[in-house]
Amino acid sequence: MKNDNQNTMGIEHLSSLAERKSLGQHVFENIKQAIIQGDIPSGQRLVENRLAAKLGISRTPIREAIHKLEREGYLRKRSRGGFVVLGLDSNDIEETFGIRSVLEGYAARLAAIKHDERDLKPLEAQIQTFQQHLDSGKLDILPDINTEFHDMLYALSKSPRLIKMINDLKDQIYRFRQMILRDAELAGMSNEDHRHMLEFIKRRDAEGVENLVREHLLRGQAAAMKYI
Amino acid sequence: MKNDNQNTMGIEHLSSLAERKSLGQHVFENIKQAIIQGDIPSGQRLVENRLAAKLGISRTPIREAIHKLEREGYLRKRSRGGFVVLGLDSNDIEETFGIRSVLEGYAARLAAIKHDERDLKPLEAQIQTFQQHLDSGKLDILPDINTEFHDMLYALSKSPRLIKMINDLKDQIYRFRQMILRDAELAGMSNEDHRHMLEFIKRRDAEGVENLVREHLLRGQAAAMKYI
DNA sequence: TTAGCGCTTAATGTATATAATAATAACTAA
DNA sequence: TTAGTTATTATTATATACATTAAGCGCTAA
Repeated sequence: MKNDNQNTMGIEHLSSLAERKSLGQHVFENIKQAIIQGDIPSGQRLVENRLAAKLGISRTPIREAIHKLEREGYLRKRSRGGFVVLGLDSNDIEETFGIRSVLEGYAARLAAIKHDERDLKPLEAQIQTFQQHLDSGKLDILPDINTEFHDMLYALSKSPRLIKMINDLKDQIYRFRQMILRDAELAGMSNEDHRHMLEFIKRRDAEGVENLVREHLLRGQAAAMKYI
Repeated sequence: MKNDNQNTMGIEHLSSLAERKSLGQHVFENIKQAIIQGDIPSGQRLVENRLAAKLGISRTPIREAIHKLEREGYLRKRSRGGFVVLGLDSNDIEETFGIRSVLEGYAARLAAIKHDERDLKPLEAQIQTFQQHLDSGKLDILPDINTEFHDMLYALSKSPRLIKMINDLKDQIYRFRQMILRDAELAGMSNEDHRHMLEFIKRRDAEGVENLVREHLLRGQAAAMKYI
């Protein structure tokens, strides 16, 4: 009996590593990523046959992927056959930012209410890291640190659906993220905001942090809209 | 040339009526509806083969439907093969209501800001209709009138993505709607709230209506949680 | 007994063949 | 010429055949 433990020791996380994706899933994730990152430009036409040929697989998994992407708002069926990658106009961006601001505000509110105190330390560390890189001029990785901070913050809300919705929206406008945190001035302001957020959360001031996050995001929105 | 008009007169809306759904789409919508309305109970196992046999079609459209439903959170793949219909525990309900409250509050906020004055009349009519049915004891159709009111209200926000998100969440907890607007007392309170919402919107008081809608929904949440 | 191995089977995943569809091009008759 | 009709073609939709996978069962050997 005690051998059982030895036999499987360290194996369970290996099997999770395996987690074989089906071709369809793989294609889905890849195309989605390519659209989000702008590698496939909006307006691009996608045809099952050609994708299948290009990837060297049959049409079946391609269909699967394309249909899911359609339902998720990345593609639209075209009257004349094929699908097109949807672009975002300024309305879409504004709309998405607005929705994000209320959802993320709410997530912060929940975080203020539900968090466990010892979970705040990593957030502080993240703020410091951000500041260090800002001071030393490494601006290119600031967005990633920024994103991580927000992710950690929202995780405290313990509301997986909410988090998923926020992430979906983020993906949608990822194409414009460079516009937002580009210059150091704005970035610095952003970190100030983060400090304040953490303060509010420590004090469990739900109302305060919700408002702050909303404003924080709407400033991001304003920054993005300038460029469009 | 004038014949052209005659030839197509009254046809264009017919063709929209046609709007041929593919089998896959059809199956998708049907299963989704069946899950939402509780006709397929949570925990039910769904297997491609059997569904295909039962519906007398091939597995291909079934697969399509099932995969979409999985991505939308209605089904989950089961380790042992097949998919199961997911149920909602009290956490899910609470979470969903919370998210709805902020989204619908935001929709009302936008409505207050963006609406055109002449679009408010149907809302007033809807409130009156509600009251009439309430007075005459026809409680069974109140939920539908209620839903229509909210739909009309949110349409004023002119934010299609927001509206879609709200509707998706509504679908998710549709199974519990009977619990919510069941007794007349709560229903009456609800209509009072609607009157006040409309007042705020007329005055373009975005802050006020957002808070009211949030509270309004959270009362609905409280009512639902009692039964679970 | 019981651990371990391989067979069976039920299910999904993938490829391919066939059908249906809708747009365009080409052609014919007034 | 031009309206109307048919043929062509490109593409998606559906069916079916085949491959793969993983769980369960029973056998065998220690």
